[in-house]
Amino acid sequence: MNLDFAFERFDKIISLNDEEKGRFQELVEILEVDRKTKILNVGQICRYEFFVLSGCIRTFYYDEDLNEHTTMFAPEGWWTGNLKSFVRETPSEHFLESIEKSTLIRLNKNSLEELYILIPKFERYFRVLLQNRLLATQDRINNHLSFSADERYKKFLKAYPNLIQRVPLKHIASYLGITPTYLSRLRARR
Amino acid sequence: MNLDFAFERFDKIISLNDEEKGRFQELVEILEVDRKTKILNVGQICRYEFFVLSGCIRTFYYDEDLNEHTTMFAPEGWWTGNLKSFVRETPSEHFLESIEKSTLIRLNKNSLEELYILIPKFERYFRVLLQNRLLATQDRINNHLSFSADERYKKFLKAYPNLIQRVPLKHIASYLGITPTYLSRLRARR
DNA sequence: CGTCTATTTGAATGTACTCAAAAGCGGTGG
DNA sequence: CCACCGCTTTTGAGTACATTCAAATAGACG
Repeated sequence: MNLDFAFERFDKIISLNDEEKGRFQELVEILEVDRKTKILNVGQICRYEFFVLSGCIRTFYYDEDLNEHTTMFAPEGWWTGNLKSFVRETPSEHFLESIEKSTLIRLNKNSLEELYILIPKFERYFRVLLQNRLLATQDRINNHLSFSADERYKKFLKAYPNLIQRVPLKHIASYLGITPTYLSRLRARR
Repeated sequence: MNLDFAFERFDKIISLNDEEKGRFQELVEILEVDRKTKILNVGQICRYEFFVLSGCIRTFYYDEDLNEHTTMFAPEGWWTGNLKSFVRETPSEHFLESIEKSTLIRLNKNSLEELYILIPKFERYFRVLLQNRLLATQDRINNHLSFSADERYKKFLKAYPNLIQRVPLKHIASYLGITPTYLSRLRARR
């Protein structure tokens, strides 16, 4: 399996020589999944961080009233997983499921620790990644606090114009924090 | 100024010897501010990360309709600042203001980079810190998606029982994403 | 003590939800 | 390749949660 797509992405933050790329490749596994395949179940401990080479992974959970909420979409080029479960080794409260046929790199905790030791600049890479994730997550909260459902939907369209074709509307609704019913009404209003 | 309180906190993630503590101390500055003092204004670039030795710092912003939203409270033992402005060196969209008379450690970007070089385990320290912040921020989104204002308020009380005495209710309302009016009604309901 | 700010209360309104039913669409098998 | 089944989206009617605006009351600081 060719990891060049991944290395191109990493290269935006840290540059790796061929030896380092080789070491990375030895530490990871490739996973291919069909559409609608769970790669993490609630109650399971998330043993991996996943990099999406192709396809799209959705993270979601059910609240006390069994409403489904979508936490994130991870299309190609994104890392995903369940950070809380992974770092604390506690049972996940979230599902991870492919929306499309997907190809993933997965990296377990031991390999990640080894990676930090072998190639310390990965410590920086993941710190920067976390930083960006945190900024994006903070933005998402601010969107919720500052904007109506209507405005959030428009912003989503602008931010992820390609996802709208790939993801069922009900999942987008559950990401935006509204019901599919209401999203449908919003879309009808123009 | 005695930084032992800070070192105790750092010690939960990385252990520092006296030499390392000395180096840290040389790289940082101490800042004392009265209550209701702005330590960062909108439009300013946030040049520092702040560690709260005592007191409490509130981060907030105004949306397009000039509604005020509280992003975070940082009581003693917390790091605060404006990550986005700090890492990208862009004008802040948020204010940072002391709620009480506060004592802060501040660390600028150059010193932080130097810290990473002098004491590389700080790279790990801040990675872990970012990780925890990210988890907390994700939790906050989930709270918004899963729970009513009433439930969010109760959870806030449990999570930060001491803040309720120290912080005006309108700020708590703006943190919970509701109006002070509505928070007042919720509180009256029992 | 007086002033300024924070909180409470009332009445009307709006945003988003629930439940139910109909319509649309897509994948699978015959 | 078409027809059917099941899932997704739309539409309608009634409702709940939370807001706005205004005014009254309470609290805190100088």
